[in-house]
Amino acid sequence: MSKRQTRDPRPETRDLSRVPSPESRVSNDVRSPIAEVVFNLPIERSFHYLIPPALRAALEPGMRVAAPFGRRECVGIVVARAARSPVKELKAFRRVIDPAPVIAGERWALARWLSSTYYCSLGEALFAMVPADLRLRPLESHVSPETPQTATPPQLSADQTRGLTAITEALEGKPPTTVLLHGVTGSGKTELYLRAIEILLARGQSAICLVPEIALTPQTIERFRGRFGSRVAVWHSGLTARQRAQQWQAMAAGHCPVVVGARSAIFAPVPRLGLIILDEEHETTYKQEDVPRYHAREAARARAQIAGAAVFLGSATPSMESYHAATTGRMRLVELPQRMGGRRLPAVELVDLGGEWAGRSRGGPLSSRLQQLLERTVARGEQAMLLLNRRGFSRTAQCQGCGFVVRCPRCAVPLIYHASRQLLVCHYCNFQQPLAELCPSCRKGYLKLRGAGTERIESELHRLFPSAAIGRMDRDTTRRRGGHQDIYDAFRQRQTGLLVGTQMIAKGLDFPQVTLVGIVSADTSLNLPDFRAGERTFDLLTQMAGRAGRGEQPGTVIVQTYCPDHYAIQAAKTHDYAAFYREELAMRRRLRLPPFARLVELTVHATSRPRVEHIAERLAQALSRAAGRRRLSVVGPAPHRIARLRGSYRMCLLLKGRRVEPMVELLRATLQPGRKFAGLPVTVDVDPL
DNA sequence: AGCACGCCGACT
DNA sequence: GTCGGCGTGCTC
Repeated sequence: MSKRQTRDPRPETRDLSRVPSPESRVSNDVRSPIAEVVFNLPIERSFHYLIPPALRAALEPGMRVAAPFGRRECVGIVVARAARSPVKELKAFRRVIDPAPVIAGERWALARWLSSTYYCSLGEALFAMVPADLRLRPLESHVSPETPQTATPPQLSADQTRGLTAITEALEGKPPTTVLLHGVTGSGKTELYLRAIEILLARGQSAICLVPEIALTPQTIERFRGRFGSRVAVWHSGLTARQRAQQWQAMAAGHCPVVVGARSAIFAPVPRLGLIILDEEHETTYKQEDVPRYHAREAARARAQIAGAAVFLGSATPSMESYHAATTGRMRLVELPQRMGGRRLPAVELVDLGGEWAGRSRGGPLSSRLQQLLERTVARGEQAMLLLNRRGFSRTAQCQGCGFVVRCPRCAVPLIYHASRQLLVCHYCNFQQPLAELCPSCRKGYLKLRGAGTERIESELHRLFPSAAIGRMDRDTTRRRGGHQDIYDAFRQRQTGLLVGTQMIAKGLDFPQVTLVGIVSADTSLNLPDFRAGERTFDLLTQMAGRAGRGEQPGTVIVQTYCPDHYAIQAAKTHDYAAFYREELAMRRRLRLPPFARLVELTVHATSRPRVEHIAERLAQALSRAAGRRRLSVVGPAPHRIARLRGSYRMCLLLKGRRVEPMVELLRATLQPGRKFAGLPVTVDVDPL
């Protein structure tokens, strides 16, 4: 009795000549009284339910139902109808939730791709594609789409015109149908997106444009609305349930052939999809961090292939994966090396902190060169931004006697001091404790705060420039609703002249009066225990450099670092992506890392350390035995970067292979139902970040 | 994932 | 003698 494989329930695409089994042919009539249902649970199987007679005529695959499941009631999705079932005593489901299917067309195949690529059940994949709070309502008569306010499209540069040719060929289906648009900040990528969408709309097709969540500002949306009017649907986490339902139905009905949204908009129910755009394709926010842990770039490729659509990736600092694909012919490459309006890229100056502080007892967090330029900026009434990728006042509390560092008792990471709350805080689990005076370990030495965070920089600026207005933007100051916007507005309207912040100030809006950008420590991201640290640092420095000199005045960028010779920093200094790419690619090839291999990260969790270590070791052995035959390798186990989180111990394993599918197949064969091994839960992350 | 059942340690 | 720990197994 195999109910494991779920057939394609789309009647219009099912090839009846190749599907001889009778139950696959049954339709919505009274002779198919059974519905096959999957749940949002890590269970690979589907379950059969009797359809209440009154609902038999209307029930279609792709609708959600509320069904009794064990002791509780669960929402499931109907994947097929059947005439009979091997199950003896069927229950009937209670009610149908949707008046129309929430999954239809190519999105069935996309769900199966998600399930087989990211090791989740079909139910988990399907539910990821539908907002949990979606409540479809009978459609109100739709106002016919108003014609756009036809903003006159600007003249294209020579580079843009060449780019548009490549895009047009891809849209015509001439392979490769994926285009990578490599353009520096301010080079006019968005205009090319808009032109591509225009071409598509003229053909009666739809487009999805993904942007990082932070870029979903009113300005971005206005730019699309200005061009395409009410044909634009906006899709992001900030919508109310009612807005979401309204947008969903407009998209599904074909009233909004342009969708602009964050990651999950890749699942938008638009018909006749012809193009998927990923702006800032290298952004890490495109990776979903819970099940199914998909990457929107990969999902875009899969959906485009199923739908016969083109893909358009844009970035100033493309991911190694995409640039490699472009240089090996699997993508078209379009380069936009010039800024619009001929504006120059800012001068980047490195400050070697090793030299700066050599022979001196201690320096503050700001080098004399950076202080000097800040003084000049303030004196001229211009604006400056300072980036430090670490929040809080001071990094850690350390004993001056024995060197003991105060750590979280549950997560074992150093606690970070927050001056505003006068507390030590764990940045993983939010554990808090007051700062003791004496070392809790040796009980003799005094605790001293070491290192610097954004709060420390802010207070240092107050000390240096007592009369200057200073803003700070990090997770602490933007937590409350609208906090983000308020700080932006104050800086934009020049109520504040100096802005210090974490990486959230690196992306987003233009501030024409910013002439100085300071990176307080480029090493913070460079020294992360992560093979993508170089890529992240190059991206961060490039983005921050892009913040300087966007107006009439030329900009200066100061990068403080202990490793001025590192290739990521050298390449950022000369705005040389190609140089960075060459060095980074050589490293990736040497270590057999992406783009030369795909990775799958496994994490075993348990409350007992010896147990998790033992089971992780056994899992590694089980996988290694099968790995040799399949040309893939097993790395580890090793303690997780955060070896302990909320009182639970974690060990990591890494699978490396050429393709993901064999690795996921191996895992399905090795792990128990519910994604467990020897009873312990195992999380599986394909293409981890 | 829940939620049951089931079999061994410290409590009224 | 029970309350409760989390290992195992099932959910149409």
